[in-house]
Amino acid sequence: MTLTDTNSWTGIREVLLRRIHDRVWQPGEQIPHEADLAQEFGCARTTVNRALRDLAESGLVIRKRRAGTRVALNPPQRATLTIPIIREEVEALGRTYRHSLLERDLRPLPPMLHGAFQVSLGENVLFLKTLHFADDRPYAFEERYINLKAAPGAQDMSFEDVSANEWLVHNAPYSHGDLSFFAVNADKTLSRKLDTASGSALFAMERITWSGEVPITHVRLIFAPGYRMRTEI
Amino acid sequence: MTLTDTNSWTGIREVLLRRIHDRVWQPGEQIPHEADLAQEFGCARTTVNRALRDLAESGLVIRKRRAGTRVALNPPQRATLTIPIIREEVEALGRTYRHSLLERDLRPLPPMLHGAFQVSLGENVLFLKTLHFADDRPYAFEERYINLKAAPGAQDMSFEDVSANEWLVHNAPYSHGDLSFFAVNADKTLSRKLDTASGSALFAMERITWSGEVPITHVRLIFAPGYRMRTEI
DNA sequence: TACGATAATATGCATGCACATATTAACGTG
DNA sequence: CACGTTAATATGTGCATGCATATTATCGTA
Repeated sequence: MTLTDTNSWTGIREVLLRRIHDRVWQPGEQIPHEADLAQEFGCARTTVNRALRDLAESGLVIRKRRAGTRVALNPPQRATLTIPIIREEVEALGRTYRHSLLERDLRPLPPMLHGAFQVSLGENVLFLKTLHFADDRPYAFEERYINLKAAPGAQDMSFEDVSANEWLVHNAPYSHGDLSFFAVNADKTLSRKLDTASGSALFAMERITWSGEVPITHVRLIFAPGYRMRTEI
Repeated sequence: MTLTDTNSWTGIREVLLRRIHDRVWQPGEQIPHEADLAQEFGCARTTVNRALRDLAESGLVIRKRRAGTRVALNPPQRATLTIPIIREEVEALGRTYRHSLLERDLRPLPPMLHGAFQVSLGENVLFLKTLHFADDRPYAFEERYINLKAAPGAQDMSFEDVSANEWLVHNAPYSHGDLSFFAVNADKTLSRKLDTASGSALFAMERITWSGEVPITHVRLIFAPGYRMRTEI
């Protein structure tokens, strides 16, 4: 049994957590007020507040101003996953990373992206096709569009030494983005690039990032077979 | 331009964020102390602390006790994704949910899971095979093992009315879990169940949850073609 | 010079207080 | 009774302060 230092906010959080787990407080309706809990634990309301805020952040309780705090009905299963720079991900596996730039040109944005990626009509974007390797075996295939209005410096970069991913992280920080994961079948090109059978199921990720209202980049990463994205909850 | 109320912790966070984005503070080394910032903004150190803590949580800055606060070199791209109960996910799409239980029996744990899912040797676990539907079209295929030592009540449940997912969320809350995502090709069985061509690339999710040291359930969900898991960052 | 003890320092956290704000309950008026 | 106004209340947040703790710098001694 982990003995919780009674009046640290983490300690109080653990006690509250246990009560929720043990159904002392039923899902759905309310738990005592901050002030009452503070008195019970013999600590300041601030400390209880901190513990409750943390539980609210993880979705276990719902808090409303005058309505009080209640145990969530369906505690949402939240997972935070860290999407590393591919180079770091590969190196963390103890393998050596390299990438090769397959294509690089300026072109109009493909119509498919017009909805999600709003650049001025007729404006060219920088298109990159990259293959990432781990120990000389293909690791992921990347197709990327970069809005030069958002990252003008990109035009002067060859992206042969540093990957676009890495360069953008350091030079065109985003404020927000959309991220999605899905599965695709390897077509003929993909299977050749990723050295796998045609038709293989591949894990794919698509990401659009913005700096404020300005779209920065759209990237689609398709990983070699066997890739798993892991996290803990 | 969003005018930030100067001395709210969120306002201060925005200002700090902007300075990081604008490279006022270079990635890698340190930003002024809490006390100095507090003086600059004309607020209490607590307030600056709150803002910096928030930035640290999102990974943008690294804080160490005596070493000060520094801008992260490679701001990790963190995404929190919410894994809903399938019924809720389907209903949120405006479609009607149902599920059908295909198999239910007690069996020894398959050897493949012995490593990750530590139940006493020779102990039977409850095995369930379920198909989830949205508007009568297959949505996801589920294979699940439940440790009856962790959730004894499960033995008396038919899981024909409430899904195991939902029942477990409400009756055997977990403390932590492992989660992973990957892609699989539809084999003959899967393609029949999910009404798709054999060989289709399918998005899959695997999850193991524990309550303390005791494993509760292992579940593998395979979604019908076209499924995308989305989130914002 | 090497190395261990000690001091300095930046963040971490707890407290007590005050006021802000959202939301609900109570109330009063037509 | 319906409905808009007002009061009550629980959480949200800010402030000043003090002490805890981790880590680094410094100093003294062998």
